[in-house]
Amino acid sequence: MAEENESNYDPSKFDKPSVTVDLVVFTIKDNNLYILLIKRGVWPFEDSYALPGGFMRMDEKLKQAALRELHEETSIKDVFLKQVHTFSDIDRDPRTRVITVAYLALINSDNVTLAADTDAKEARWFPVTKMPKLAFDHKRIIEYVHKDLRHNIDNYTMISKFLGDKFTLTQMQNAIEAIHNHTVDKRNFRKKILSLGILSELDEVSRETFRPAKLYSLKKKLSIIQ
Amino acid sequence: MAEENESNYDPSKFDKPSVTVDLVVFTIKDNNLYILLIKRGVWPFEDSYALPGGFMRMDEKLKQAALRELHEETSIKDVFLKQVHTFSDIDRDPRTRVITVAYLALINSDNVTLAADTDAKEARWFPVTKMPKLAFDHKRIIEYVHKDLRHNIDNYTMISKFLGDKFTLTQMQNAIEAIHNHTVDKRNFRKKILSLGILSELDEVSRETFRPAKLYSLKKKLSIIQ
DNA sequence: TGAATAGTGTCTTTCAGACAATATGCC
DNA sequence: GGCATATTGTCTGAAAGACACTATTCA
Repeated sequence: MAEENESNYDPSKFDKPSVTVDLVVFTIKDNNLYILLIKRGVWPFEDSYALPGGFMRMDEKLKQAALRELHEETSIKDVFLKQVHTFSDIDRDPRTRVITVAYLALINSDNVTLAADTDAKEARWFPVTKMPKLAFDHKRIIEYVHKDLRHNIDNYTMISKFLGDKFTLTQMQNAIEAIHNHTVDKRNFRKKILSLGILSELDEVSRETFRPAKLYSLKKKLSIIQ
Repeated sequence: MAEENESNYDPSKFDKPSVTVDLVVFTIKDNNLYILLIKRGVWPFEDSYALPGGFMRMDEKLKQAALRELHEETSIKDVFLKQVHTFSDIDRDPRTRVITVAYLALINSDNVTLAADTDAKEARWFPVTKMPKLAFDHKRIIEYVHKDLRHNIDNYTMISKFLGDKFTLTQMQNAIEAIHNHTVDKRNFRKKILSLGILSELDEVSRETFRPAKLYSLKKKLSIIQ
């Protein structure tokens, strides 16, 4: 690390950037992929949509800051988080020098009511295919994190963050297809998923469709990711 | 992003962490994978080895800071860099709150003389299998970045960062094997690499071995990775 | 001519992808 | 019984992996 030539270290010697976290929160509703955005009420970018996020405090780690900010702004808790990239363009924030650490977040929208008992500003889900104009460099951040999601979803261990603990194979396939924006053959999908050995067949069925479907859960193996 | 409730933004309102970059610089020598470490001369962790790195300045981006610090401490230039992860444990630095952005760096050791015309402290290559005791949380950072290297080397487009522009298939195979610490069958390796269509056969041979070997170069396609 | 390393081909197994009919539960 | 959707198997082509001998250059 740094400062190997100073025998007396003075932390005030260097200017420091502000450090924020920004969250790209994904969910799946009606077989489509959505991202959560907040409407800004103040300068800069007043009335623009932006990613939820905010400043890291001195008594918390980045991931804790991400969880706290998300909860403050949307009342969401218990979310899956994965750090993706740190953005540091010098003029990315007109107020002052700010670097931001971008997090990927996955939630099951069934379990969430946005802006319930909270002081959050307007929070809304937007389809990834229909993003509004965004504040700061948040368009770029979303593109970066969305790509990360597509590259990483194929180990399938994150899928329950979208679907909950129990899900049918059709629900799983629909989710994967929404994320990739691409359909696959049902028989091939099932053959591959089952051959991976990551699912447990449960003694329960889902009755959300005409013919009931078997429910599955993820085996309790640790994910490669995080 | 942050601070949506304040109509007058005051950047001094929040304490800020220091922000550093740390580099895990890999090279391959004698078919082994090495990491570059610097010996610390001052508190804290005096006389411990540590990763090269240092503070980001207000007039540069993180990647520029990484390039600058590496050049200052080791005289290395023209290095391949990839941001990997930002570490933010509260007590990871005994001096003050410091978050650090870890970079993966790959160099061809043939082109580098360490600590040449520079004011660098002692800089040495260590085999990844024989790391000394390290300052800060640098052991953890190395493990994280090393894993990232292993997961990403298999698109093969980074291999020339280790080997230079021209290399034989045997050199390439040895490098891949060193990174994975695992041998593969020579015929299968060649069949696969050539089938990828990423290499151009040159009209030159390497005479470093008894029987001269054909030289190859990477085709000028853009890498997936940065 | 022998030492050292470059270069090469076949067989088997596994995985990916195209493809359509049957089974079940509900109304 | 008809509707909606769950469930299932085969074939084919491509890629991965096991495996050993010949070719070339130099000393």
